[in-house]
Amino acid sequence: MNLQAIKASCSTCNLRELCLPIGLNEEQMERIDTIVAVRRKVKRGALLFHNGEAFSSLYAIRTGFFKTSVATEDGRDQVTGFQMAGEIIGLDGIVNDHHTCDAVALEDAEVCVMPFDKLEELSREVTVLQNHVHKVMSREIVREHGVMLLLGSMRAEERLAAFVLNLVQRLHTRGFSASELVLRMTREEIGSYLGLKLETVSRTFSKFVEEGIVEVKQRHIRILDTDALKRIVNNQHGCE
Amino acid sequence: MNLQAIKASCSTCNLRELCLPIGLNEEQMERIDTIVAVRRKVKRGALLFHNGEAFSSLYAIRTGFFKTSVATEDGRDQVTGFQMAGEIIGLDGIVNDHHTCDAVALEDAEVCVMPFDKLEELSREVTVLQNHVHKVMSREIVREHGVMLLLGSMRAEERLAAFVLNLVQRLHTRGFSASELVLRMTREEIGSYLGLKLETVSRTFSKFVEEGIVEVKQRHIRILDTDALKRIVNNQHGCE
DNA sequence: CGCGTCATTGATGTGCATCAAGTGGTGTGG
DNA sequence: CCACACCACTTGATGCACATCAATGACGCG
Repeated sequence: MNLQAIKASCSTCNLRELCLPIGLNEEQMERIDTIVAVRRKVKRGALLFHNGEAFSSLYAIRTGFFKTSVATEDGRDQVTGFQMAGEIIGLDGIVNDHHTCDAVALEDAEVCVMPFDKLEELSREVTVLQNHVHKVMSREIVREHGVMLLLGSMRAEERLAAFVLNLVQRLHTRGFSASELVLRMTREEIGSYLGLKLETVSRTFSKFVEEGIVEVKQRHIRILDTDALKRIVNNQHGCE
Repeated sequence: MNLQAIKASCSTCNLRELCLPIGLNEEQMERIDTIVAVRRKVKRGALLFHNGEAFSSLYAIRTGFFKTSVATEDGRDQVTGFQMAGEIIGLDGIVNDHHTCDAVALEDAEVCVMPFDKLEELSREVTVLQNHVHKVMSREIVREHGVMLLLGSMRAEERLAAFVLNLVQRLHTRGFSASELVLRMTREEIGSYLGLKLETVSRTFSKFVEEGIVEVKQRHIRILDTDALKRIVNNQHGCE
């Protein structure tokens, strides 16, 4: 069983500025510590939760990298997001008390389990926590608007450029390089997220390399010209 | 100014089972009545709120029909949803205290204005309301997952079939026909939502008509074969 | 070292976009 | 009340971006 319980503590967690509201006093922080009952380790390739599973908790990612995906009856599936440390996962389960997507660890990961009833209970008493929960959900809605824009009206190059910029920006927030990243997902998973086939993803990376915008060595990406990527996203190709 | 204040009352509203939790007692209902301070009328073509506008309230649609859309700097825009009576609009504004999309009335409409700070305050005290707010937001997240699936992996016919089925199902919930509907949006707006050009939407409708699946008279749609539409969505074309 | 997985690259096909012309319904002003 | 203009829609001809099919190459793990 991949469920290893470990005592957790938000107050000493170096990710607290990512997944908690700022400006909590000591008493509030102590109470929040009581929400995160346990941590849970998830091995690479393993499911954190799956479509149809009963919903009970949200998960804050401590380490590791996840993808979430939805599927149709006829076997197609769509990656709906990639999540990294400090991000919250599982919001889809609240409506129907069951999860409606799969969450798979793309590398060995550890999450903080937050029972949702506890979270609701405490956010009735701690105003900043309540507001934080609302913002987390609203942020997810806005993020998905962006993905819809991307899927609905961008071309392959624009999609991939936006994807790389988004990833590197989120990694940068977490103290990593602003110009270098290691992809934790396959070309196929990128393609699924972006509504493209893996060959198209690969070709588009190659095109960026030819143009001197990035270096690609397998899953290692080095951005040589961030502005060029931004211009591509904003549909200002060429040099006029 | 299109802001006409009218005293509102949830307790007597015939939409309350759509936009409020069920099983409220009298006292709770009374308190909820105090949230919805005013109603606001929005003329066809007018904005309820726009991208960049300061966020203060959520809106419950009483009558009418809205679209929401996001835009890029370079002028592309993407319809992110169509909303009808009983649905909540404005959730995108919570994260950054500013709206990140436009909401346009597609027909004369009336909304209940719910100041968000009041809503948070009351949901700290009324548990079922708190949970309801969470479910509304989660539902929106799940809905968008569905749109991502549609945009990322479906073909034109599948997208349009899914769209029509979704619309008619929601209308049916509101007491309208399960097989007939009047589109409140143009082909172009449908196309924007589905990631297609208006010509493709038109051609696809024509194809459905040829196949005897629907009747189309301008914006009047009559579904002749619901199962055929469902088969198209589920990628079971032909007759095998 | 050999096999499986993931990635790259090329050749060809196709679904939808684009461009363009024409139709019908609606509203307006003479 | 009719003529005109405008807009949404339909339909056809053509082009292109990306999918599909297929072969080969590069890691990494047992």
